[in-house]
Parts: sequence; C-alpha cells; structure tokens
Amino acid sequence: MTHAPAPAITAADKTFYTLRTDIVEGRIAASSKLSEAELSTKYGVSRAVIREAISRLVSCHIVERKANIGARVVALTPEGLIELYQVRESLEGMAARLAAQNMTPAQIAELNTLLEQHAASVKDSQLYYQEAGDVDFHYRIIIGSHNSQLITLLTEGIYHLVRMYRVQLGMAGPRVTTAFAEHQHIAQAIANRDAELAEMLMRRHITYSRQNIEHKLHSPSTKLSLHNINKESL
Amino acid sequence: MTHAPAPAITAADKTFYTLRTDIVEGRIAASSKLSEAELSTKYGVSRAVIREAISRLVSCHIVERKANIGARVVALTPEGLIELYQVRESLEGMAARLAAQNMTPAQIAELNTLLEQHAASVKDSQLYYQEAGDVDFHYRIIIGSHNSQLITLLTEGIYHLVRMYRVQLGMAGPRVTTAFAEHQHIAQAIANRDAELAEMLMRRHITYSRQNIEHKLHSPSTKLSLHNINKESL
DNA sequence: TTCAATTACATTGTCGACAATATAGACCTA
DNA sequence: TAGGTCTATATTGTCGACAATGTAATTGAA
Repeated sequence: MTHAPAPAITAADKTFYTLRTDIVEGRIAASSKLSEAELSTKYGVSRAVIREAISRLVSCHIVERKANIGARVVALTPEGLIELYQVRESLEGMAARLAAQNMTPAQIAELNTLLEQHAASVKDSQLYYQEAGDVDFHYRIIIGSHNSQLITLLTEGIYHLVRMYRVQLGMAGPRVTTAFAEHQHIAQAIANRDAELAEMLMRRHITYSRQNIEHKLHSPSTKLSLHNINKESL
Repeated sequence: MTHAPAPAITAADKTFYTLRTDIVEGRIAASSKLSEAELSTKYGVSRAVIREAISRLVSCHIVERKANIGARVVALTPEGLIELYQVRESLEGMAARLAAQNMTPAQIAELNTLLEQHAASVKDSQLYYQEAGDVDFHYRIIIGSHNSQLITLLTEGIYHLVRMYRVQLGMAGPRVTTAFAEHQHIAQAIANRDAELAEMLMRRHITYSRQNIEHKLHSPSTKLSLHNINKESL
C-alpha cells in the first residue's frame, strides 16, 4: 500500500504528465489558450491524445474547457489561492487526524527520520527545506491517513495547483525554521496518537502558511504580484 | 453566482450525464465492466464519445480504468463508504464555516424558508424529507461557502458517490426528525455568523449520519448488505 | 493429465478525415 | 461612422478504421 504514482503507459498518459508539468512550471502561461492542433504538432501526437490529456487536466482543475470554444489554463488569482488553502486546511487537517489513528509504527518512524534529516539541512542551507522538504512531510501524512479518497484528492488534485501557485510566485522565502518547528509538533501528536491535536496543529500550520503567502501577495516588494501574471493572457 | 449545473451541450455531455445516472441509480451494477463497444451501440454514439464520458466518470471516482484493460464501475465497500464520510465531514465542515462568513442575507433567508417547508413536511409524511430535503439543505450551505473549489469537489464529486451508496443500500430509514433538528441548529449558527459553531455542528451532524449508516450496514436486517451487492460483478 | 507456448480473438489506444460550431472580416445599410 | 448581416476561416466535436495490447482457446510435449 505504498500508493505508487502510476507510471505513464499510454501516449495520453505521457502527454498528460508532460503538459501538466509544463503548465505548473510556467512554461505554458496561466490563462493561456490551449489549441489542440498546436499542441498536437508540438508534442507529436494525434489530436485525440491531446484531447484526452486536456480532459484529465480539466479534472485536476488546472484547465477549464468550454464546449465548442476551447480550453484555457486556469487564471491565478488571489481569491483562487485563498480558496485552495481553505480546502487544504480542511482536508489536510482530516488527513493528520486520520494519520494519528492509522499510520503504522513503521510509517511514524519514517516520518521522524525525515524530520531528523530536515533538522540537519535546516542548519546548513535553509533553502533546501522549503522546496522539497515541506512537500515530503505533508505527503507522508496524507498517505498515512490511509483514506484513498483523501489521498487522491490531495496528491493528484490540490497539490499540483498549489505547486503551480508556488512556482509562479517564486516562493522560497523565510518561514523555514518556524515551519519546521510546527512540523515537529505535528509529528509528535501523531506519534502520541492524539488525533484531535494533530488535526488542530495541522490546520493552524496551514493557516499560518496561507497568511504568510497572503502577506507576500499584498506587499509590493514581491517580484511577481498576481496582477502582473495575468498580462500574458491572450 | 447561482452556480448553475451546466446544461448538456455536446453529445459527450449527455452521454456522461446519462451514464452517471444509470450507474448511481444502479441500472448499471457496481463493479461491473464498461465495454466501450457495448455502450457505444447501447447509447447510439461513437466510441470516442463513450470514451470521453468514461474519462469524466473516472475523474468523479465513479469509475476506475486500467490502461489497455478497461473501465469498471467502482466497488461499493464498507471501507469506501466510511472514507467518503470522512471526506464529507472535513469538507462540509469547512463549507459550513465559510457559509457562516460568506452567505448573503438573501441566501440565509432562503435557507430558513427551506427549513420551514421541511418542518411542515416532517409533520405529514416523514419519507419525503430524507430523500430530497437533506440534500437540498446541504447543497445550499455548500453553495453558500462561496468557495468554488469546495463547491466543485462536493457537488460534482463526492455527492454523486454518496448518492450511489444511498440509493443502492435503499436508505430511507429513520433519523429524519432528529436530523431535522440538527439542521435547524446549523442554520441558526450560520444566521448568527458563528463560523466555529457552524463547522462543529456540521461535523457532528455528518458523524452521526455516518454512524447511522454504519449501524445499518452491520445489522443483518438490512435488505442489502454491501457483501451481497458485489455478487453481480462479472 | 498438466503445463507451456502459440495462435486466434476481443478490447482498448491512436489516428486522420469529416461535421458542427464559433470567430473574424468583408460588405452593405442607415 | 455605427450597426448588422453574411461569408470565409479556424477550431472543436464526432466518427469509422487501423494499430497495439490483453485474453482465452488450442495445440503440443513432457
């Protein structure tokens, strides 16, 4: 029950993953139109394959499609980001609660090992942590919930959208060490099988994280405010 | 911002809605295989249309598909039902919280009107309520959250799955009047703009509902236990 | 008989062409 | 010029055919 991320078998699979990465990483701009013919030649597959890939992006909420008009990458807006974090707070809070109940001792041990590694890298270069480490930590708790609905919603839905915002806003700021302390408290609660506390701490953690991002959005020093991004629409 | 349920435009749309209804209502059995050719002749459309419809069912978690093998309707299991209710508790709790913050006075008034109608019909025939009334109430609160992510996840994801369980388990039991009282308390909290309380009450309400269903599952008097359903697989 | 390999069949995945719809431009009218 | 209609074009939706993969049956050998 390791919940492996399902390798790409069919051509539509590969195209879907490629397209998703290109969009999340910003190589295909937010709010831009996705022309089936254009993508078809670009990726060297038939239109049917592109259509299927786009359909799957639609179900991830990364792309929106209107009948007979076409598909567009979603727009990145402050409201959208807040909505995402509200859903995260709700779902990941429940994930932490369930993780406290359902995680195996082995999984809990692995979680602690992960945090020890983070403790080391936080001392040296703080930048490493924020990017991969944070995602790793949350990912393990989500898996630890042992609730497949929850796992699917978060890992192949919400999380790619969150990452899209993160990447395209150039998030790598501070809040590293303080977030790390929060992670430790959450892991502690899970190890103690304290479901109530685990949920509460996780919700706070995500709320703080949201407030941090909101703060960056409103401060004019941010290199990319969301209003600037939408210029490259067409 | 009424969030209309998007009418069927294209043939794939109609086929998707038709298929979804047929599955939820049980006319197509749970765990049964979906043959593209077969459905193609049955609904009188090309295989491409069927494929797209199936893809959308997959994104609703109503159907599972394996590459080069085919698609099957999801199996109905006790574990799956519990997972669903855990997600519901999480998401609808948040919806109630946000509804307390964001619902317009007009929406709150409509919610109260709805409850008054329910109060009347509960007196007369209790059966009416459970089916449509419960869904209506929850639906309005979800919409009242004004969070489009949340709305989409619940109304075109979770809810159809929940309904599939309800229909195929023949749910129409008691818990009507007591659930109605809970609804009143929730509406009260929302009217008072008490977000904390609204969330807590909604979570309790869904927990009770889950326990009620679990109870029915384990009692042998239920006309359909989930173990019986899976016989008609093939 | 039992197991393995091979063959034949059925089902899904992919493709290119055609039909239906939307968009942009030309043309006409007031 | 402003507005509207019509035409031309581009884009999406749908279809049937072919390729690739999985599945079951058949055959053969031990």
